[in-house]
Amino acid sequence: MVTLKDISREVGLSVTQVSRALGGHADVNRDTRDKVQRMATRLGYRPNAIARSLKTGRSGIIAMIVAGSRDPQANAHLFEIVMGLSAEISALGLQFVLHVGQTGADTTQLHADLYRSGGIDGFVLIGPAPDDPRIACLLRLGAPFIVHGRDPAQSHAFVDIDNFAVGETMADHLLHLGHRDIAFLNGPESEFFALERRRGVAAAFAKHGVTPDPALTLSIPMTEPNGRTNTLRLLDAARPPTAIIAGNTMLARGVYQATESRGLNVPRDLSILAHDDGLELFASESFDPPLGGTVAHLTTAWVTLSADLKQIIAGQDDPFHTRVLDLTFTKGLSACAI
Amino acid sequence: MVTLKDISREVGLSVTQVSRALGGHADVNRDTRDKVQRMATRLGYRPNAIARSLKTGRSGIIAMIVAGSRDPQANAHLFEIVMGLSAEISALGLQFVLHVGQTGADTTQLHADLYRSGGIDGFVLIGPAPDDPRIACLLRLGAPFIVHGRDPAQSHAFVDIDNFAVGETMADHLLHLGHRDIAFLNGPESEFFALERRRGVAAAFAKHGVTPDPALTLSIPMTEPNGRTNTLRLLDAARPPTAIIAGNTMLARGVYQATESRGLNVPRDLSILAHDDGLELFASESFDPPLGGTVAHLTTAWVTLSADLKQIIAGQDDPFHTRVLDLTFTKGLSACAI
DNA sequence: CGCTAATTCCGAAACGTTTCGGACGCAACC
DNA sequence: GGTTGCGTCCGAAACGTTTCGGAATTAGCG
Repeated sequence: MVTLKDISREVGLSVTQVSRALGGHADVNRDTRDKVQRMATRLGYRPNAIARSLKTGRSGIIAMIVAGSRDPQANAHLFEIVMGLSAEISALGLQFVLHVGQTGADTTQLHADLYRSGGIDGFVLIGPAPDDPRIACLLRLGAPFIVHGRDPAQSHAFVDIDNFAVGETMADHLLHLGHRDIAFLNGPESEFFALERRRGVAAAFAKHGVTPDPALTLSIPMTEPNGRTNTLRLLDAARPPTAIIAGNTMLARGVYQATESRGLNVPRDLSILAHDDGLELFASESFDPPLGGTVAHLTTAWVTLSADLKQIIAGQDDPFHTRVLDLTFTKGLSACAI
Repeated sequence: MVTLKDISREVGLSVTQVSRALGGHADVNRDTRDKVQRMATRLGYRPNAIARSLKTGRSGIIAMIVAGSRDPQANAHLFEIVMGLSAEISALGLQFVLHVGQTGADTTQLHADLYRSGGIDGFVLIGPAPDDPRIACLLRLGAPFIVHGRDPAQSHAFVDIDNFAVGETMADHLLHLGHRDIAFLNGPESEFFALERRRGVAAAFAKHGVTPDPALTLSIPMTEPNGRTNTLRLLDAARPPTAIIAGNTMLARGVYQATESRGLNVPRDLSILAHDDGLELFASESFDPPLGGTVAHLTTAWVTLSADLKQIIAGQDDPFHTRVLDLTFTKGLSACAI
């Protein structure tokens, strides 16, 4: 390993000055700076990240810890998130590492251990539960972190979308089209975003003076198979829905599959709207007919999320960074008047 | 952050002795050891991983760097690998980090940079290409690493299976059953394992005095959709195969889908064998009828792989650790005599 | 009592980096 | 000529840990 000392010996300067030269400080002569830089590249010098971290107290490493899942689609989705985040964070000159815990493991302790043993500057949390113990733990430790989504019970930095509006917008659109029997394939209502969406849907119903059938709102993990089987079940019911709102494009894919296997036409026999996170694997343009619904690209979330986290790590976090991103709505061709 | 100095001040000992007490060294009194340990837990001491790494030159971190893929199944598969590896490595008291590069990025430089800037003890490589530049790079740097699979062009530590036997065993079984028109959905023959399997299949054909139809061997990424579409194409050919060998349970899933959509009976109309890596998401027991073929669980690969890598890092790597794991064969109910 | 040996402890150095507080030489200024 | 200021440079300390080489105390033994 080639160190600053090697360079300093070679060019006949002190370690201090070599460090300052490479660090781009002011009080070093142009010529010596060039000389040092040339020697550094000639020797193939790479600053030792460990030593630098020890001195500065910063490692430049941002971690995300997840418990693996048994569900292939959940994993594929997670992996897409990881890739988006990773790209954004390395664009900021930081390192992103993913730590996969055992399936179903409690990652709270892992967060704490990893932080307290140094070497991690901050964390990204996704899919917060109500009263999420990870958030409580990181707050207690004073560790920098940011959440995608939010836990209303605790005050912390987050990047989120307006999930109330997600539910309200789509339900309102369908109600305007005359639909009354509207099924809602919601995400797991153990998470805050799903509760918000349900509230939004309820608000739209109330606005139109319609009382929704509670049996038509389902709280399920948002995967393709879940979308398919639950849609089939709904269609087999005594009074099948005329429209379906899906929380996700993966769910929507399942809904489309169900209509196809039943020989139904979208949107004539069944209107479909879904919230689109902009996942590449389930792009709304790949649906036939084109899928309508609310849109909020995750990729835009990653850029503000990582930028905010960087600031938090730098220490300018006095008012908590809380961002609610914009939402758009596309009509698509998957919903029509009844 | 609570350090050794804090403990030493509290119990009235030197930092040295506190370190030795916690490290479990011999020359420290029973009583003082206990006293130190109690104080350490009382203060919530966690050794600083950075400082320890700097001194010992070991971080206990093993990294795997992958370029993300656009293919959801490839990602899900990769994620399953990551989870298996991660579990095994943390069981050894080491840390596993996954570094996801940009899709299609050259990870060679990333390996080099990460290693030369310290902080990474060793690497796990998967899916080696012929003359893999990552292997060449790590060999040049003298970095500890181990490969799942192998690159015959370079000498390195690896854990692999006998892929020649994979091809030979399954082809031999089908030939014994009287099949002659045997299709082989092989993995990408840009990788060594696929070439070996093809050689094995060819050897079995030669043993039976049969000359195979080259048009029946396909070199394709091993995913479900690829299995489905290519099987359909094969079945539509002038002389459709009576049996199919799939390189993978994901491919096999696609083959099953194709037979189903054509209304064919397995194994009466089409015999199917596949190599089974023991992936949970595509478990052979979940096939109907039960899938036959060669079996080699990846999970067993991870335990020897991580144990070997640990030894390599410790420095006992004089003879390269090269392991070829056992293979079994299950008949299943997916293949019958013609 | 003097010698050795065992037990228990500690100071200091080291890992590679950053940074604080100065030092040195030299020009400019009153 | 003394003071100030500027441009370059450097020694030393620090981050928290491990470890080498001893030192101090006690016990055993002739």
